[in-house]
Amino acid sequence: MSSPCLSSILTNANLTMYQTGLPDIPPQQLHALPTIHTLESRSYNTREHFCQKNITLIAQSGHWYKQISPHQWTAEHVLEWISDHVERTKFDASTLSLDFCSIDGPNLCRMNQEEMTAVFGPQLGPHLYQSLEEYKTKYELQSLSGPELSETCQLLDNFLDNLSFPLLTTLKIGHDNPSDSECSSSANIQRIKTFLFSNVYDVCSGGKFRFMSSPESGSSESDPEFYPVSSEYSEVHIKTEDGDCRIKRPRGRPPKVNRGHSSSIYDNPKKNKHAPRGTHLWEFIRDILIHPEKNQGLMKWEDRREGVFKFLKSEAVAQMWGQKKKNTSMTYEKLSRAMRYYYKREILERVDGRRLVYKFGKNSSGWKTEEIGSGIGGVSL
DNA sequence: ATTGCTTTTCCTGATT
DNA sequence: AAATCAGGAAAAGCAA
Repeated sequence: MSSPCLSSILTNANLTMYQTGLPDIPPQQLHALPTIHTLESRSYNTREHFCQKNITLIAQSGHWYKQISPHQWTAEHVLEWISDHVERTKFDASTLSLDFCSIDGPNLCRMNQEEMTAVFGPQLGPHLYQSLEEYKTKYELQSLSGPELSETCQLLDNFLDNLSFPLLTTLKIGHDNPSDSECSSSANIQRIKTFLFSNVYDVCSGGKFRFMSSPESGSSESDPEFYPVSSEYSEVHIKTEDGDCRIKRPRGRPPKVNRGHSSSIYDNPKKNKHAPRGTHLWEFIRDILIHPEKNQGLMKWEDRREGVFKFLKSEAVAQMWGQKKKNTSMTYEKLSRAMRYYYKREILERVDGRRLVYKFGKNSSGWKTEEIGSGIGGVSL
């Protein structure tokens, strides 16, 4: 089949789009167009010249389709979207069938994953399907902006930007105890370095937080920062058969310590307001998942329709949950225990043999695309 | 003050 | 070896 190369089609599509889409603007004002790169525009005298020279730039930076719901995409938007993905995945566009060239948004949205894969191939198809689902969800959510949802969004927006700071406050800087040789300034610097590295590593490369348990992080099990010692909550030393002495703590949540004096930048500025209803863990997780544009790869859908999802950065999500609950010692270990309690209540279903993978159960709600589209929010159980 | 629900914390042991 | 999963036990925190 002698098909023209995809890039030339995409270029033509963009050319047509921006020629017809642009108002009749004098060339000297072209540089002022808000969504077009102004890099080289000063030297252009005609619109044609501008379009031809900048077609690649426009294709890369225009992203008009991103501002519209996929249901309203024209065929040109669809091509632009595909072009973006081809670019990003370094996919060989010449192997693509041309069947899709006239598909518009509404028709595209009717395609399921299999059809998508059949048209775009096994490499690009699933990629595009996932992306389309994300855009669909994004725009369906705009009609549904409940307070909890925006709270989680806010948290997501702030979280990665400021990741290290609230966690740093859990480190002890040993100035108040000069006799403590463990807390020399160089030792502290080392601790901070180790700590920062652990956190950045988790977020950037899918690694794991280690400060909670690793010996080199300095936050050992007996760190009183994590386990406040009080008369009601004293440690119990037990002896094992081997003769080694271990610390055994009472079960259950330790009594709340007075955290009033140390306000973090994450404290809610709106004081004396109770946490709103409907902020359960599973709802928090759901709200992260239905914001694929914002969740920065913390979690992902494995099967959107079936409600199967996966933690990509388990400790980071746990930290975020802890932030929401004003609990700096939250870990994935503890979060996952709470998740496991959901199996019995059928809010979650077990997914056997797959680490970090869960599935929403019949008593969960607010995550299906249909539900989101019709404005049905999550109902607290 | 009581109660019920939802976590949180800790733990032991199994699995990946 | 380390991370994760499983699930019991106990208690906190909150709302009704």
